[in-house]
Amino acid sequence: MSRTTTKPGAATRAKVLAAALTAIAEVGADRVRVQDVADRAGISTGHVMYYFGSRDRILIDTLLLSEADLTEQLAGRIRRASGPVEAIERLVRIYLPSGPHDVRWKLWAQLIARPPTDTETLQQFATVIDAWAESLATVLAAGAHERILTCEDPADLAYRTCRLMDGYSLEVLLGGPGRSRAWAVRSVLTALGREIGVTEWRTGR
Amino acid sequence: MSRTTTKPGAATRAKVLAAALTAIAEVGADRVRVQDVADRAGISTGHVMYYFGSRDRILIDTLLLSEADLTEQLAGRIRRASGPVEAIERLVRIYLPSGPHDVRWKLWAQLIARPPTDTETLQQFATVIDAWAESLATVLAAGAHERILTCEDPADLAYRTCRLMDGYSLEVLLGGPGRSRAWAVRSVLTALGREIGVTEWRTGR
Amino acid sequence: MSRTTTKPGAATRAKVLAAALTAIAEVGADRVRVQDVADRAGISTGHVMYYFGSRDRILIDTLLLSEADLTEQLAGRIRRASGPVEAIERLVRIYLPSGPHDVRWKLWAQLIARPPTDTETLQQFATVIDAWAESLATVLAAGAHERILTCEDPADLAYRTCRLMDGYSLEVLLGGPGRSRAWAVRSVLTALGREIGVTEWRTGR
Amino acid sequence: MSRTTTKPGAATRAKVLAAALTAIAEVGADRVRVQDVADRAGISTGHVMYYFGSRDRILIDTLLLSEADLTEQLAGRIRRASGPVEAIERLVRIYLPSGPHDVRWKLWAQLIARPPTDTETLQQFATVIDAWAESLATVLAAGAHERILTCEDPADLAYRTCRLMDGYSLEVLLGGPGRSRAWAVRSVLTALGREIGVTEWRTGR
DNA sequence: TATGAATGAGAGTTCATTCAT
DNA sequence: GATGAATGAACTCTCATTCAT
Repeated sequence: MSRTTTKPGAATRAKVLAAALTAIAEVGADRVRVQDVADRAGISTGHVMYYFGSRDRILIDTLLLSEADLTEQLAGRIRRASGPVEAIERLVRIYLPSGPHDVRWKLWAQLIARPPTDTETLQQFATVIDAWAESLATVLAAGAHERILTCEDPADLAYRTCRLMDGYSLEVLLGGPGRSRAWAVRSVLTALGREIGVTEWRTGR
Repeated sequence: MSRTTTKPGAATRAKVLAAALTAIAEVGADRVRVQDVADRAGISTGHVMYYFGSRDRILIDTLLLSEADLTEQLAGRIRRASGPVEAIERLVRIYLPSGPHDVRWKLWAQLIARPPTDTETLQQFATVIDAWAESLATVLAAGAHERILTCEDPADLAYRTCRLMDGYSLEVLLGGPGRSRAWAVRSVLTALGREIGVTEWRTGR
Repeated sequence: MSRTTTKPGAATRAKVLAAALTAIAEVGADRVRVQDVADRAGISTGHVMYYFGSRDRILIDTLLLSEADLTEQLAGRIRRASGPVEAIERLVRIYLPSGPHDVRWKLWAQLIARPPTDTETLQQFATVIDAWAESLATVLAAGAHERILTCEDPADLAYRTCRLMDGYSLEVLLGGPGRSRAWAVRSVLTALGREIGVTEWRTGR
Repeated sequence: MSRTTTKPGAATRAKVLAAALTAIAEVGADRVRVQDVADRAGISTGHVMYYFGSRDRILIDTLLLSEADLTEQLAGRIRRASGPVEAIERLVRIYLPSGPHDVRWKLWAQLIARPPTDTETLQQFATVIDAWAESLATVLAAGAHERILTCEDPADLAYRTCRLMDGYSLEVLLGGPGRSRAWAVRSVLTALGREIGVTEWRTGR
């Protein structure tokens, strides 16, 4: 029953971010021009700049939006999972890039190649990164508590697993021979499974 | 027994690559212009292009050179290590970025952000990536053989460890709060140590 | 005895002009943006435009204000001068730019570089320009009348002297080597002094 | 018999400067775009920038060229003058703007509105400015020597006269009512004539 | 009056790349 | 091999100005 008072302009902002997401998917995070975003948002580049101040800021905010969306998705999918094991698998599948052109990962690649320098943004990134580990830690802990899996230090394992997924993600992004998403998913699940004593993973997409 | 006759121009090529390395260190892999490289090599941009064909190719070849140099260094350092454990640690320390501005890693970041599309280059990358894993696998196997450490599948562990290091490297590159090289080194060694039953690492730089 | 009822909005107009003066002093007449003025006036750019219609008009009106202020100052200073000679010197000192960044002169430079086309504004400028000559003519005439100086045609000499000061002012604005305000003051006073038979000028700032 | 070896590219440079002169005449010094210059030179804007580095530099170099051209013209015209008095008049006529849109003066106005900051350029400007005074001083001295006119300190009078002409030029540029070129010429010649005892000036254009 | 969202044209500058010499 | 003139496309960012509210 709460009244959500959104700032005026928030709608336009959201529209621009959505447009950015589309534009990046179509043009590529490295290639995308402010014009591409403006075109898709149906406004002028000047107006886009009015809202975001710089092209880089568009990329950053788009990534943060993308992450926020995924976090929400993640919550839902974990909730609907039949149990911790499936939840873990789902998280892994959501985390890893859908392929060499995964938008979210392309954005990460872009921002790692030219990282922002302001502490605030870096802090936001750190929060996002840590959030994934915490989500994973939570399901690991749940699984351990239910005796479905073994895990002494969920937080530690979760963090390491995220870093491992990062490493595999790079390979997928780079697009080397044999480095498919399926390979990455399989590799990560196998490695993680060994640590927590789970060998049977539901095969999803 | 005559010395290998290197192609004419190989000297210039080498000079340019060395110049590129310097230029990237000074200007940054994302910012570096062909001009920057040409200046430092003491030749014209036209001539640089004559040798490399494209700016991207300069970055790629510089990375490959950088990797080759490191491989050589690595071999020496492993040879001079007191044993497998020290060898492993040395490899980890060499692999991880020296900091947020590590040239080799900046190049990787650049190339992951805009990956080459030609199979040949991707194959070269894969070879480089695999070489690290193989080096690590070798010392792991040696350690296992000497009963200094436990490791059932050196190749698998080595590969996974490289991916883990990649993940930690991204964090260092991104420069988030607390994500220092030292933190990465410590994290990786701890994780690896737990798997192979090694807790004592020589503290080097 | 009621105070003159000024138009509503006159207060805001005055506030904006004062803000413009500050903004130009800080940012420079060539660089100043409408936003700079709006910020300092504490209102929106839209509102500034509502009052002035165009950026150029802000500059013009600011110049006119600046001139009006100076005219007022001038009157006071001349009145408080010990005599015509001191009065003349004071006028010269007020007229010449305080340095290469003198706001009033920077505005003149700006408007000469891109002169308005409407006759009305040009007429206003002419009035301002003539007013200086008239002020100078008045004190010259007074001095001649008191036999303190010689001047056959005060109006003519005054006008020429103003043009001479303009010429020296340009040099000061341009900031060439040795073209300081002090040099300009000295040069003008010497030249004028020779014509009216005055060699001793009070040394002020 | 000397061999004039012009640098390669000097031809293009000259072509661009000539184009700039035309462009400024047509578009105005304040309005002229790099594109305008490039179009008229028949080359790309990139190439224009390759030669001049910045739009401002184009304006500066065009002014310097314009001044050099005028200096050359001046020399010829003075030489062909029937005597010092005509020479002086010719100089004055050349110096003063041809009207409110005189290219050379528009350039000066532009550069005074946003003066360069590098000492070298300012020094060049000072040299140009002084050269005019010196030319005038020379003819004044010649006239004095021939007893055609009276002038105790030619250098001083020449410099002051140049500043006076600057002042009148501003008025012409500004385009106020009655401030025509003819008025300026007349005013300056009258004032100068009074000082040197010359009342009869040849009436040219 | 007052706002601030929205515009849209502009414009300088950069730079990889090409190519005649 | 080597140069450097020449290209030309790209692209961000700026900013005065407008206008609905």
